[in-house]
Amino acid sequence: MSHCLFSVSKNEEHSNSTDGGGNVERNSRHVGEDPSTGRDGGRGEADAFVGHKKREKRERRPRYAFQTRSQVDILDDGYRWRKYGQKAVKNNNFPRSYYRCTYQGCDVKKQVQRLSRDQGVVVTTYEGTHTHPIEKTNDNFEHILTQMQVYSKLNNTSSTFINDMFQ
DNA sequence: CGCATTTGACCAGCGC
DNA sequence: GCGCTGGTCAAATGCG
Repeated sequence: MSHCLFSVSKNEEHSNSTDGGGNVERNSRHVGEDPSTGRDGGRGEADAFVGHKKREKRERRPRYAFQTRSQVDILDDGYRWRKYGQKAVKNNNFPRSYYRCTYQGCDVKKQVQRLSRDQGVVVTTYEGTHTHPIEKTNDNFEHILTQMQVYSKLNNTSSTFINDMFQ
């Protein structure tokens, strides 16, 4: 583990892969037989009568992506994460995991993706900011940050979001 | 018993 | 206009 930092280029979307296909995810299978329940569809819970406007399509939530070298996808950053989905992306032969903060009111989402090229490298993307203190003080977390390298920053003009995180 | 995790399916947005 | 990908939800199951 000597190589802690990596110099990531912007080749996040390149790889070969091409074609796409290949998978059989789309199996028909009888779906819900009772539409009246409004099941599936994910966000159908609100039905069409709610005055909601689709929850602001343009989420302005800050998104931070880091690349960490870890053998496990689950990095304990001190918060409790609940896995809510897993999907395989084309660019990566490995499936991407989606995690969400279990804290009520904390809509922070985290997505973990492993590089098909370097399975030793894990890309963790944090979306949103925690609105609650850390449950457990993970001293190791600080160590992780040392290995963590921000290679892509979307939204937010802050220079060091990490500073904000520790603040 | 409670919580966390897993799997499948559907939807939505975007590209061509 | 259709196809594809990515993303999220929902329910069920297992484990502590």
